[in-house]
Amino acid sequence: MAIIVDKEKKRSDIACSCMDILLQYGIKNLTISQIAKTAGVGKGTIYEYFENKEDIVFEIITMFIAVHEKKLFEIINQNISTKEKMFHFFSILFDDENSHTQLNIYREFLAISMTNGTREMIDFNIACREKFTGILDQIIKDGIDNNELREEAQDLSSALITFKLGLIVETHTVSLDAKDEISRFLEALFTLIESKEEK
Amino acid sequence: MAIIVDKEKKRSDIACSCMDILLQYGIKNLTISQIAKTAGVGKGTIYEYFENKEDIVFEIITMFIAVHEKKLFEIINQNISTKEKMFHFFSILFDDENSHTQLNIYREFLAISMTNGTREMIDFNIACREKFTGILDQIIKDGIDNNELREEAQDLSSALITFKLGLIVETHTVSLDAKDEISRFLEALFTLIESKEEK
Amino acid sequence: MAIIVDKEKKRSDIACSCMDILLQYGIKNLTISQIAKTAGVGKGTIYEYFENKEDIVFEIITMFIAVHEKKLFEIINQNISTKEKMFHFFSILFDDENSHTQLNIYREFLAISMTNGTREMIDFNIACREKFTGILDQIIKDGIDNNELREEAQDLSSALITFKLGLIVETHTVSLDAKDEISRFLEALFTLIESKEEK
Amino acid sequence: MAIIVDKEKKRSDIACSCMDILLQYGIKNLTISQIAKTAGVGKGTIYEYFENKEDIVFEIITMFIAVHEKKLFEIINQNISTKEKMFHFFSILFDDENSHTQLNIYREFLAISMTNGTREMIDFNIACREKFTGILDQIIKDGIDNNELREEAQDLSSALITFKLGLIVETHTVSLDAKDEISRFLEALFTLIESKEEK
DNA sequence: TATGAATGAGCATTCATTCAT
DNA sequence: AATGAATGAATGCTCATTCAT
Repeated sequence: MAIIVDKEKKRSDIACSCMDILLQYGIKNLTISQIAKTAGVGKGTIYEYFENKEDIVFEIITMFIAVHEKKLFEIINQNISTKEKMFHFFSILFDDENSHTQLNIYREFLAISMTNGTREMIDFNIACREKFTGILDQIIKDGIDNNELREEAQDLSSALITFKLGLIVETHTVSLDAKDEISRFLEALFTLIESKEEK
Repeated sequence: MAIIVDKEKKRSDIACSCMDILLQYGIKNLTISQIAKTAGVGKGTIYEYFENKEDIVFEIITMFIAVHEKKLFEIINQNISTKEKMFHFFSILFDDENSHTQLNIYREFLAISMTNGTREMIDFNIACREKFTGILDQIIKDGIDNNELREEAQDLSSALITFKLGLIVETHTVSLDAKDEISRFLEALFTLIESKEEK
Repeated sequence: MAIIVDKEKKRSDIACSCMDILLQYGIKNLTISQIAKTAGVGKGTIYEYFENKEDIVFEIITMFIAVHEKKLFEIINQNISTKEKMFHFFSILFDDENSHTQLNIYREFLAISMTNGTREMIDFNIACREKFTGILDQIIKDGIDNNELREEAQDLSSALITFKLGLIVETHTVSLDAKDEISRFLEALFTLIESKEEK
Repeated sequence: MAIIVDKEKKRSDIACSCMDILLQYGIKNLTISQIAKTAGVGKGTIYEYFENKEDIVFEIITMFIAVHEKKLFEIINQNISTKEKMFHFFSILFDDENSHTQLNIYREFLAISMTNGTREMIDFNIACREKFTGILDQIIKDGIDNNELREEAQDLSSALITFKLGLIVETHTVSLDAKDEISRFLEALFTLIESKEEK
């Protein structure tokens, strides 16, 4: 009988093994040859598990996003103020060297989406946006429930996600210091949305 | 001196003559050959007046930005509410077909800045950001002076510019309807920043 | 013995089940994967019954040729004039949509024979040529026996087969209308080879 | 001032310099890199003078055809019998090693035309056919004028061209000996078309 | 007998920029 | 000042076939 391979697992294995070189070379400068060599398989094998190069990058970015999402969920449950939660929500992207490198790939992915976005990419971006909006909604809702925020704050989540995206862009295009910008913004915002009666 | 003026003029002439094909083809798909042909000069001549392809695109985008800036200044002086001013400030980018086409080029430029941004591009982007922040500051300041806005609003301009950039990205990456998003955001924001004592 | 018969049968089964997709995709665009899937077996199994891809195509084209040959034999026995027989002999290839599609495959096969012809292909082509020459010989012989043709006509068969091949090529390379060409040729030829004493 | 090059001449120069390697490697196995190297220019330069690879092959085959055509014209004017002229008309393709090699390329070109023929290729093939038919017409007409041929022979030219194409195919697909086939055919044909009253 | 996972060679084409004239 | 001929690096993807199980 022939060898039966767990396609999903192998797909994932290949993607995992290529994370580092993706982070190192970036999307555009990463070649299929490099991917195949790194994964320890032939070039043809890559195409047994992925549609095309873009498909591999997708798989890896999806993993990054999943990790990021998990971090965000952890924020929700921390025993800290809403203001702090929101600070983390934004700043976690810019925390360490690791996040920084992953963000570079995501930014490149975003740049591709901005000019050559395929239907899949847009759908992927929409799904991401919804996830993050949902998490932010939860943080805000908790804040309101805790009497930390005014009720009006709950309509801001979508715009805050847009702001977050703007941040990702501007850290590279205008050398913006993300944490500074986040701090200043939240400081200003919280004078407006903090509940009047102190908790 | 006369020669220098001529050089500046020719540079500008070349750039102007290529606006339409830039809008039509986009940055990446526009070739130096097309530019030279459209401008009615030889390819080599282009390099007498511009450093490189990027430099020409710069020149043209600068013109677009100047037009956009002028429109923004007009907003300041209109006799409308601050809320309306801010709505225009954001939505003017998405108004007509013309703006839409120019925005596409700007978005492409942004995508390039995000991944291959040269020093010049970053400086250019910083200069743009400052201009727009300044205008927004003025709108907010006027709003405060008119008693339409709470004083705390004046620290928001930087974040709002970031939001604006996020909008430009998201209209393409998540098929966001810009005007909807702007309306919803401003509605929520103004319940927070509007001066308590109604004007 | 039983097993051998089975082997032959399965070989034939696989070939038969792939006739349609061969007609649909053509030789070059038909993949072993498609063949295996259509035949309902694994890719490896294909190679249990066939030497290689070419071998399968052979098997199917052989079937087409057999059908064509049968049609040609029917012509011999029809109660029509020799001229009509010869017209059918040539034009039957171009009769209906079905023949047309099969001819496309045969033409593709011919094109491969012309540039990468293996020993097997050449042998196959020689065998075909002999069959068809034989049939044409019969038609001519009958014509002579019936006093429809001059005796000298009997040396033409080989050249007429060559003409037939040229027709197959030219219908595609110079958009030749096969039936027109056949009619005109036979008209001219028969003024030469028809027996002087009318039957 | 810039260098002005005679585009037509350079185009022709490049094509000429690549004749030998085309004959050596064949169409499919000839790479642009080889062409550029042989022509002593950069790969990009090739594309300044030719649309694509096919375009270069065209240019060279056109030259071959032109040479062949010239040879055919010479036949017309030779002081030999019509039968001999026709023999040469067909057999000249198979005369020497040189013709043989060129014919291989033409056959490959034909095979491509048969399966992937572009509009240009078909037009080219049609033009060739017309040229050759015209020459053959002339030979036949001269034969009739000389009382060597019956008048009816003049309708045969198109079919004879088709026969010639079939010959080109069959020399490779059924290992046909072209000169034998031609001799036998002409022998048979001339018993039919030769004028009754001997010249 | 049946299978299906793995393989890897091979190649046209574009275009920003230079620099000799 | 103006030109335009020349350049050359760089890369994704297909698919017939094999052979371990």
